[in-house]
Amino acid sequence: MVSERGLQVLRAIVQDYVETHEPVGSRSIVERHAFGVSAATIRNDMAQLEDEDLITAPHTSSGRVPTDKGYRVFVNHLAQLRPLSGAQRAAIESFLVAPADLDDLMARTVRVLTQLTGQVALAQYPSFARAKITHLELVALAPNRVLVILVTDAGGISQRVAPLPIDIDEEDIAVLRARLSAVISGRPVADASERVGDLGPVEPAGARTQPALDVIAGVISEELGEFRQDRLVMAGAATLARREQDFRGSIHPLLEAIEEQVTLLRLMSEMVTDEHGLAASIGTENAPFGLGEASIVASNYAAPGGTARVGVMGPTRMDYPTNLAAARAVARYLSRLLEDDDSGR
Amino acid sequence: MVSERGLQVLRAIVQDYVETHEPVGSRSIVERHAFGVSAATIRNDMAQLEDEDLITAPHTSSGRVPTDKGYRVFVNHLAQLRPLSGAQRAAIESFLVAPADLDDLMARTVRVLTQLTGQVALAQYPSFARAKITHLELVALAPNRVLVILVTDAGGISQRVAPLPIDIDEEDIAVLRARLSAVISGRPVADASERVGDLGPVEPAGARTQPALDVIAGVISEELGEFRQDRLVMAGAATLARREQDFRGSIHPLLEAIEEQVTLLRLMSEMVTDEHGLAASIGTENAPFGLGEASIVASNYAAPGGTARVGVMGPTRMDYPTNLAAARAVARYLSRLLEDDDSGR
DNA sequence: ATTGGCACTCAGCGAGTGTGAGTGCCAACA
DNA sequence: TGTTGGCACTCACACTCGCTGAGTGCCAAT
Repeated sequence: MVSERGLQVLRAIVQDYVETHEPVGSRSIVERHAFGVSAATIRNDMAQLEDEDLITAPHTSSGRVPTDKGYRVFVNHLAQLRPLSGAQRAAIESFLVAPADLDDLMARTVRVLTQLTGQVALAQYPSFARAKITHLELVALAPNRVLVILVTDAGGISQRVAPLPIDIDEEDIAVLRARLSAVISGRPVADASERVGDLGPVEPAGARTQPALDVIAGVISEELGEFRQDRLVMAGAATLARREQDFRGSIHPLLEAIEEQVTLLRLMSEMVTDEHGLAASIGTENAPFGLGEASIVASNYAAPGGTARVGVMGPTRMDYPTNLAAARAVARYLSRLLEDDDSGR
Repeated sequence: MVSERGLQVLRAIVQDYVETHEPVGSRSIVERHAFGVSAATIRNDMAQLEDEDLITAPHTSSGRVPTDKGYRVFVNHLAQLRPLSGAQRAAIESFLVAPADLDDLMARTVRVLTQLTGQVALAQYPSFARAKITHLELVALAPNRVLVILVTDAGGISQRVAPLPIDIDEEDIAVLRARLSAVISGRPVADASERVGDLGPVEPAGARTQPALDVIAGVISEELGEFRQDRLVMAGAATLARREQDFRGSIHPLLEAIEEQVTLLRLMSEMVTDEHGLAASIGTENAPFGLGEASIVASNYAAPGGTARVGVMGPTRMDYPTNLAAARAVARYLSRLLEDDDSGR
């Protein structure tokens, strides 16, 4: 078992190691922290921590480094979020004020978060899966081409061109619009695609436009599919270049993941949050995703369509208290913004 | 002056250096290339090349490395494009077939190009600056919110929500739509914004909706601004991780540029193409942009709105013949695709 | 349980050395 | 005049070796 003081020693080791990037020795601990005991005592505690696999020595007779398990204990039991400075809060506010639209808001969010933490910032888009379709609009671009626009109550807008097999006129469009609109308006995104697929044969009067209807229904399905798909925005990839050595020499897996998106999306989705809506996935916990050298911390935020997450990715040896606090602060601000003002987006 | 054989020696040096990543000596040249002269003769030629600042020796008594000027001469006078293999042509074809829309097409373009070259791929979007507005659509989302949609003949579609200071009904919208549409339909994007700005006071009948009109006109201006702004897509940032040492140890400037976009956009725009529509910007030529260690090669492609460029960015020590050929092949395919089929996008 | 003392370990550093690839120069040659 | 073999010279790189110091583990004393 690890004593109470042992845990404090672990905390000291994590803090010092994150700060100095060098293995931490018993001597430097008693110098930097007021434990009131001698180095030898600390050494005994460290031996216990090593038995519990919470710290490890890179080589005999060097200082200790936290293991992934050690970071986990630190995050779960020892870390207290470092509150943001006033300047930082002001930065968030000024960055996120008056976004032009949802895309703009998300882009600014990750930018401010990467600026606050110096890490790669990630943000899930609010999910539109539970949002409802409020509008369907068809715009004739040419006799045989129609622009199909969908709008959700959560602010999601999607548009796509449908090339038609036949020519139709404004009157036909009005009919089709009415018919389709009746079927999907007010429906949640998740339901709507079934409805669209189920479109029965039309009454004789509309038989001529049936092929066009089929194509448009197909396009709508695709658009709905995009709504259901979660999306991710990122910023700060360049910060990784400064941390090459933190990742056993190669930041390739990280850059891959950033480019792929889908991996990070899954990872973000699968993280489990604590009671405060905060989550951390540390080092080898990410190994299944090829990111065994990285950690991700995230915070839930509330959006009209449900909760989504915003966070940062960085080396296992990251500053968890700061990053968690930054993610939480940004998430809170984001929640407020999306809730207060569901107007423009 | 550099002799004819001297130039061939330069070519050999560039080729070997790109392949081996090691300074090349006179001895290895006579071994790998059939010059039919002795190493001593090559050495004399190399001395001349060094006088002309086309090659340089990292340290006394090591092999030679091309200077940026040497690469420039190589690209301008010595390089012949390496034709793509059948498999590579097939890859381009299968990658780019049946894109869903312009975004999809551009995304696939950069993906195939990064796959062919192993470098970071860049592609400018076709410019919409000279495209003409074909449609303006207003969709009522709520009494005080209107979705403003613009469509150009080059396939560009833009949409944005305008929050209105007053409530309006469908009839008002029809009036506004007609009025705005009359002003900008058929106009080139570049002209249209002036027109919108010039909207005189309305006849008494429409005075009530004037505030709404002003807001919508403002939103349209913003959308037009976005059309005029060139855009860029990229892929393959992860490939940089493998090349860390090619960039004097830090790929940070590259990642920065990739994230900024605007720098690369300017760089791409300012490159001068040769008579075949190919361009290369080498090493220190990019120094003003903070990319003095990188080279960019690009090829023009023809799009409805004018020509744009597609290319790759990599270390100065890149395989120019292959990369130029790949950029050209993709550009040609892209031109054909955009010209044949200006339908869906 | 804590502490000072002590022997031990080992990464990192700097100095010294050897090796070999490669050069520049020169005299001889076609 | 251009080409060639020979030769002395240079210097990055790799390797060894010994030293140093931070840090450990263990133990006997408190």
